[in-house]
Amino acid sequence: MTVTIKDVAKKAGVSPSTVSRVLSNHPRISLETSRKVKIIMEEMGYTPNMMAKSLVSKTTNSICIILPKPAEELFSNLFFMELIRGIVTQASRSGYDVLISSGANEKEELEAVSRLLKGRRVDGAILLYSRKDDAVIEFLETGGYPFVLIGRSDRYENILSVDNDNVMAAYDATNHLITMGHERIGFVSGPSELIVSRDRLEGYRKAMESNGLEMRPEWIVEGEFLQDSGYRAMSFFMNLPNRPTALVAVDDMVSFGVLRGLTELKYKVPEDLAIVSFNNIPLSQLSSPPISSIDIGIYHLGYTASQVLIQSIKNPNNHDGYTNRFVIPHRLIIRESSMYSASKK
Amino acid sequence: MTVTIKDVAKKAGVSPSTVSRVLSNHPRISLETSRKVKIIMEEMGYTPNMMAKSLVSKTTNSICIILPKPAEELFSNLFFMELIRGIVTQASRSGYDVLISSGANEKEELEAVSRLLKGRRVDGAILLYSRKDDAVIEFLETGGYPFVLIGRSDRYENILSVDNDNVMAAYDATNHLITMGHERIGFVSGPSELIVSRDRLEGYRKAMESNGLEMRPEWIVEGEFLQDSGYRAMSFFMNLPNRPTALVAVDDMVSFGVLRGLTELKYKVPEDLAIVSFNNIPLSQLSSPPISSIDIGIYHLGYTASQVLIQSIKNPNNHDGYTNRFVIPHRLIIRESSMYSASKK
DNA sequence: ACAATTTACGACAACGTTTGCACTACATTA
DNA sequence: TAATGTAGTGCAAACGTTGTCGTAAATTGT
Repeated sequence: MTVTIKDVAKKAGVSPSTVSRVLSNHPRISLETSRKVKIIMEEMGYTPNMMAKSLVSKTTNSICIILPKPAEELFSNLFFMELIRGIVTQASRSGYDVLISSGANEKEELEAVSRLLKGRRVDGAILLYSRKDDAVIEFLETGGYPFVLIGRSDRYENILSVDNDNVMAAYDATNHLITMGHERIGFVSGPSELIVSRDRLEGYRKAMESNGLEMRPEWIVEGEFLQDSGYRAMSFFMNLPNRPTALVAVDDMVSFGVLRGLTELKYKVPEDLAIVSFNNIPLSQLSSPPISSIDIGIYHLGYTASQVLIQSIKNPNNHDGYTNRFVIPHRLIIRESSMYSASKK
Repeated sequence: MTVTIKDVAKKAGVSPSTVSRVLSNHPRISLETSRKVKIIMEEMGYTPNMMAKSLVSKTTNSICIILPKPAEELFSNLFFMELIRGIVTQASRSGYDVLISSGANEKEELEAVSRLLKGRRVDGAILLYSRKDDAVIEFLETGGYPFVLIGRSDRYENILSVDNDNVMAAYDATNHLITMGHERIGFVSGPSELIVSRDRLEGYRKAMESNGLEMRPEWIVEGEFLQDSGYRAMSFFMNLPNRPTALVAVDDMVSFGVLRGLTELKYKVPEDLAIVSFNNIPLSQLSSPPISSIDIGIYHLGYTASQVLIQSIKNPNNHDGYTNRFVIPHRLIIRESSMYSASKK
């Protein structure tokens, strides 16, 4: 029922090839025919069939976002929404469609990626986060598929990636607290298999060390990027005999959990515990008190990732050599949760 | 380079058709050949080419989500993340991929939809929200494309839609405040071209009326689903000579704005102004005080929409007649922001 | 034991594009 | 004038599937 290139051709009294060439602005088509055909296309309401196009061109003009394993949980983090927004916006501007994919477990995830890339449903992929060891990266890398990683991998050196300098960011966050006079500073980390967790932990360590501050093992707890982890970490910290006066949390959601707990126990923020965390999701400024956060430019991260990916799809062998890794700048946003000068005892 | 059905066929010593039939578990294939072919497929790492498949089957096993016009803003609302999560989860379970699409303006939006549906890149669409008059709905309806609306349309009666009973929800919210002893109740609405705004306003009206309470025009203000609107509404209300003691806000984000303003002015919630709003986004329980909200089951809304759409794609003429409209139940979550019995003066 | 049916498979034509090649008019050049 | 070039178009073969139809061989019924 739908009108095809042949229908247009017939009505215009030309061959299908000509219509196709009109469509792609082939130089060797006379202005006259071009105009005529275009009018007929308009009249008949012709829309190119993407499937047929893709079949022959071996390209789909779409990319996919691979969400990490426990997508359900992670989805609840506004972080991903921002990222997706950046990706979709840029991709849309470049004429690409965006497909969202996730699997219940790593095996399913790999299957999905394989189906999408090998099955030529998409031209490339954007990976969010990265574990130390990632089967999906392995697959994409050995398959030679275009992809970019949001985050970084320490196994593969030459893959395209867009990331923050998380070590430096954590250094800055910690240093800010130190500047405010804090000496006993705790750290709530994310899953240790995530590189971002380890990078931020390292930045915290560096800042503590270079300021000659003591680092107690019990001041570092590992959790998830979720509220609950913050809640638990909070109750752990507050029961410590020599508890921290400030803490750095790996994600704003964690801070919210901490905040909730402290409020329940009638503690004051930042007087009883100062907080700085990461990502600066829109809600950070809405909590009470608003929490200080490292703005890592999430939207920008997504936008750039999409740009880099599409660029690499269009120009696969443009391996500049220099620029495989794109670093998005971060910025410390100081809010009430850390605006209290601890008195040095 | 990639291995096709023909390569497998050649290696297995059978015809391409046979391989295809093995793939689709055709009954008339001997167990022996089936096994042999399957082994070879595995060996050669065969993955079906979705484009070719789609071309002949005229079906893509994917759906798209059409985000409303000002996607940028709306994206910042956790609401959409929840919705997308529900959609992606269900679609993924049904073996469908999800494509996200949005346009900068209504024209672009329509172009995108047309390209996706007419170009056969997706099998159906999920529309979020609905304006009173919607060109996209018009297009989908007249084109006979499968789609479901999250929200409702008052122009088209017989389209598939998944929605809450927003009138009833607003009635419940308002009634809750009345039960708490409030008599002067304000309402912060959303854009009046959104049906959801009007439905909720109507519910508010009904509740006020059936309780014989006065409704002043200045107690109803129109804004966006954004914090700022709440902030502005708040300062408007609080400067009224005969100001409301409670208010119903059309979205939690609006409440946050109200809250922020009240806090700045040292007003107490709920003592000076009680608040109830809609959507119950995860943050509602994190603000201080936590705000009472109507949980509309956002995830469920998305999940159901996907289910209904895919069902209608697979079975286009299963027009039950009864069940075009799916209503997701709502639930009033009472939190601190409304837990104060106003003394009847 | 012979027709009738069933089983298991192959040939081939779609699906709607793109694209290399060939062909026809002319126009240009030597 | 003949050779060469070029602009504009058509033909036909791909791209990787699916599905209809046909047909041997195997099975069944009588």
